[in-house]
Amino acid sequence: MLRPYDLGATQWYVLYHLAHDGPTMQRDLVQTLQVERATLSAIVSVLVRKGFVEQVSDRVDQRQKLLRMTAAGTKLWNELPDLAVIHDVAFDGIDDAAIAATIQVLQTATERLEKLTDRI
Amino acid sequence: MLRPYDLGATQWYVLYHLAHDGPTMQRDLVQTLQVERATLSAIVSVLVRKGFVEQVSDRVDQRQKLLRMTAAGTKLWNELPDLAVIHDVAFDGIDDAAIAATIQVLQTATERLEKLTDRI
DNA sequence: ACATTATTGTCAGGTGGCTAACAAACTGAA
DNA sequence: TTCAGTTTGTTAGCCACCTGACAATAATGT
Repeated sequence: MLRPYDLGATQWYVLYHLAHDGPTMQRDLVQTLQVERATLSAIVSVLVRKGFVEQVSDRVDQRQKLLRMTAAGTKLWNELPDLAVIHDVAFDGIDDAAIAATIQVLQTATERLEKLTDRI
Repeated sequence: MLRPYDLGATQWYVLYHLAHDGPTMQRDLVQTLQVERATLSAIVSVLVRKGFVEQVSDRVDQRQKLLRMTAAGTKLWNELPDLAVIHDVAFDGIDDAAIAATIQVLQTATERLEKLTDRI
């Protein structure tokens, strides 16, 4: 669905957050997207190159950069299709209890594995 | 766990299959690993470069290549730690019914999404 | 027999992850 | 005040995934 717009999934996700939450510090997006600093750096640089996002250095703390959608970015965002259909196709009509169980199992497993890798 | 051996996850997985099922046609591994031809080609070339795997052209069908572990590959394989602990850490003690539900939900969702992308 | 089609592997180029190492900027304690 | 430590972003280099295009080789149909 994003291919006609030459957008990758994570690029879309950055735009999504900027569209919904407004301008955001790059370092906060690292937490939100659960991605490494370096990874986000690369993704943002692509969006900047394409002209959809601006990086503005903070006045007080010159290390931090504020990410803001450009006019072109907003225009693109409004043209994009609604990706919610993906979620619908995947999960519509599936038993709620089964979905709850799935979330629980995956969350538990993830937490355990994170603890394991912390120890290593 | 694999880092000390300079092995990526998929590289390990290829060795795993060669160790358990013996020499295998590259094109069959594509099915097993559920990965694109081009992706496997790259991974195999890394293993060949490292000297753990050999690629032998088939006598009858010269397009096909048989993958076989080298002596160095077998030696490495025997030194590798058992990765089953990962599965254990993640899922031990979790309710069997919950795990069954999880598998069911994810399988259904995956099938539906595959059908969707087939149509697109 | 020959042309078309299908299969297999590779190459090129892109996305998106990671770690390690670095520079610049800020913070805080001696 | 200065200097060590922390935070933030970038760069470089790797792995693993993808698509699209290509070459070589089989297989098939006329």
